[in-house]
Amino acid sequence: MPPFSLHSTQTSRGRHHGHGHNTSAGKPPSTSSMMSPATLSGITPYPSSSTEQRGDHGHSEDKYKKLKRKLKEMVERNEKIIDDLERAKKKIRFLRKEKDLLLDRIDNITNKNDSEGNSSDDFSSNFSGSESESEGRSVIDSITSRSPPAAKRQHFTPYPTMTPIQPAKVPAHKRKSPPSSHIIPTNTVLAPPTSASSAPTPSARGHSKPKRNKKPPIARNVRRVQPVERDENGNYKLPAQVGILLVHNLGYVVPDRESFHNDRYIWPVGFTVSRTYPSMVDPNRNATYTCSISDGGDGPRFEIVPDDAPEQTIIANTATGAWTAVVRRANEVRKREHSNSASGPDYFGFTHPTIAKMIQDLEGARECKNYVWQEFEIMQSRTAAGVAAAAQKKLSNLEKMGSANKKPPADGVGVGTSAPRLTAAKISSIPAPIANGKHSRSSDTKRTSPTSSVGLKDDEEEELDEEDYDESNGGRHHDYQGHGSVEGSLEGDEELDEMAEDEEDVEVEEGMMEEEVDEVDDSDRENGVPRNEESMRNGMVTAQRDRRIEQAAEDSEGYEMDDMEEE
DNA sequence: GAGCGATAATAGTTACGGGG
DNA sequence: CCCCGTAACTATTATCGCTC
Repeated sequence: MPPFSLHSTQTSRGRHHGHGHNTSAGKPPSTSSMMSPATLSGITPYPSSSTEQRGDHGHSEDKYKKLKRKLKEMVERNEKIIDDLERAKKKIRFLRKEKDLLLDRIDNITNKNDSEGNSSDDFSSNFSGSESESEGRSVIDSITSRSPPAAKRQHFTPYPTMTPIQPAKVPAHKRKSPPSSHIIPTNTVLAPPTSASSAPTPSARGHSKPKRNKKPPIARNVRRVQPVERDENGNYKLPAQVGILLVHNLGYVVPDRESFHNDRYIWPVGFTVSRTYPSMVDPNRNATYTCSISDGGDGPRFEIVPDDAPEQTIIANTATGAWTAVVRRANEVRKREHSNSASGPDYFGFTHPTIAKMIQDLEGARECKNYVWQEFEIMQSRTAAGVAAAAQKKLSNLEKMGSANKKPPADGVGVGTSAPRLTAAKISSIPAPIANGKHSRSSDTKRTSPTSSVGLKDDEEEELDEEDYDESNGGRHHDYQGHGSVEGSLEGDEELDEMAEDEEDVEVEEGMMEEEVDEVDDSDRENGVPRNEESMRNGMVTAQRDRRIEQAAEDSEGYEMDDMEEE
C-alpha cells in the first residue's frame, strides 16, 4: 500500500477515533497504550468479554473502543515502520549505487583519463541539496564528466533483447483496458509500462522512433525555475508550492530500472504532489487530488487519490492514464463534453520546470541513462514574484471557477473584455476543419488585427460572449463558490475496516456514453438549444473570425457562416 | 493490414503580474 | 497600456501495440 493511501486511511481513522471518544476523553490513559501488537493480536473479537458482555453493554463498548484505539496505534506504528523501511531501502540503494559507481570509476581511471571539467558547476549547484550525498558527490561528479552527452546517449538503444525486466509480451488483457476506462483496479497486477503502450519507457522508446519528432528532444533551452527554499542541509523545503501544485515529497530516483525514467522525465518512487481539480463525485465542488508514484515492480505506478472520494483511488501505469480517468469522470459528473484528454506529465507536474529541476536534483538522476539532462536557471526574483503571484491567482481561479484559466466574473457584469472568452474546449467541439484552423494567438490577433473591421461579427461576438459567460462561466462560478467548507463526505462516520479495503478498490465502472443524455439535459436547460451545439457555434464564430482576420479573403468564410446559421 | 485504444508531445488559448 | 514571460488547460496529432 502506498504511503499516502495509508496515511489517508489513517487520518480518517484518526478523525473517527476522535469522534467516537469525546465522552471518554477524561478517562485515564489506561494500560492500552502499553499493549503490544502481540497482546492485541491475542485478543479475539469480543473475547474474554463473553462473560461480561452479556451482563454489561458498557463494558463491551469500552473494549470495542479500546480495540479501536489500539488499531489506530498499530496503524500509526505500521506507517512509521513503512517509512523507516522506505528510508532504509533508499539508503541501501544509494550505497549500492555508490559502490557500483566507485568500481566504475576505478575502471574508468585505469582506462582513460579524459574526464575533466565539465558542467561540474551546474552539477554542484544541483546537488548541493541532497542529503546523504555529500559523500556521493564526487562519485556522481565523475559520472557527469564521463557520461556521454545526453543527446547521444539517447540513441544508444539502451535496452533490447537483454533487458531482464521486460516481459516478453504483455498479455492482451492487460494491454487492453475496459472500453471507456483505463483505470486499473488496485488488486490487479499491473501491466508493466513496458512494451505495452502505456509507458514512455525508455525501452519502448529506445528502439523506436519518438512519438513526435518535430522537435528533437535534445535541443532544449535553458528552462527558468522558481527559487525554492532549501533547508540548512540544502534540501528542498517541503511541502513546496509550485504553481498550483503542492509538492509533498520528491521521492527517490530508481536509476537501475529503465522504466522509471525516459528521455524527458524521471519518475521517482514516492513522488507526491497534490492539486485542486474538479471533483469526480460532486459537480459542485473541487477536490484535492494527491498524485503519487509508487513502485509497481516493473515500472512506476501512478496513483491519484481524491480527498473527497478516497475509495475512488485511480491507479494506472502512466500519468496520462491516471489523469485521463480523473478528467473523464469529472467531465461526466458535470456533463461536459470535453475531450477528456489530459496531459499526465503536465498534471503530475513533470513538465513544470521547477518540479523537473527538483527531480533532476535528486541523487541518482544522473544515472538515468536515457534521461536527457536539462539545464535550468533560477529566474530573476522579480519574474519569480510575478509568476508566483500569477500562480496564486490561478489557484484561486481554480478553486472558484474550477479552472485556473477562468476568471471569476467581475462584480459589474458588463466586463466586455474580462468576460471569459470561448474556451479551447468549446472551440474544439467544432468540426475538424475549423478547429484545425490553428489560428494564431487570439490575444495577438486582438492586438494586431482590425477587429472592428468585421462590425457584424463584433456584435455577434458580444452576444455570444455574454451567453457564454452566463451559462457556462457564471453558472460554474455559482457552482464553485462558497464550497470551501468540508462538509459531509467521509467525515468520521464510516466503519474502520471498510476504508482500507475501499481505498484499494478502484471501482469505476464507466457508464455508457452520456452524450445523448447530455444533449437532452442541456436542451432542457437552454431554450431548445443544446449547450454543446451552442458552444459549437460560439467556437465557430471565434475561430472563424480569427481565421478571417488572418486570411482576409477566403470564400470559406461565407460558406461556414452559412453552415453555422443552418444549425 | 486496417482499425482501435492508449499515450505523450505539441499547439493553441486564456490568464496573470511585472516592467518599460 | 503594451509587451514579455510564465502557467494552466484543452484539443489535436503522431506513434505504438494489440485485436480481428
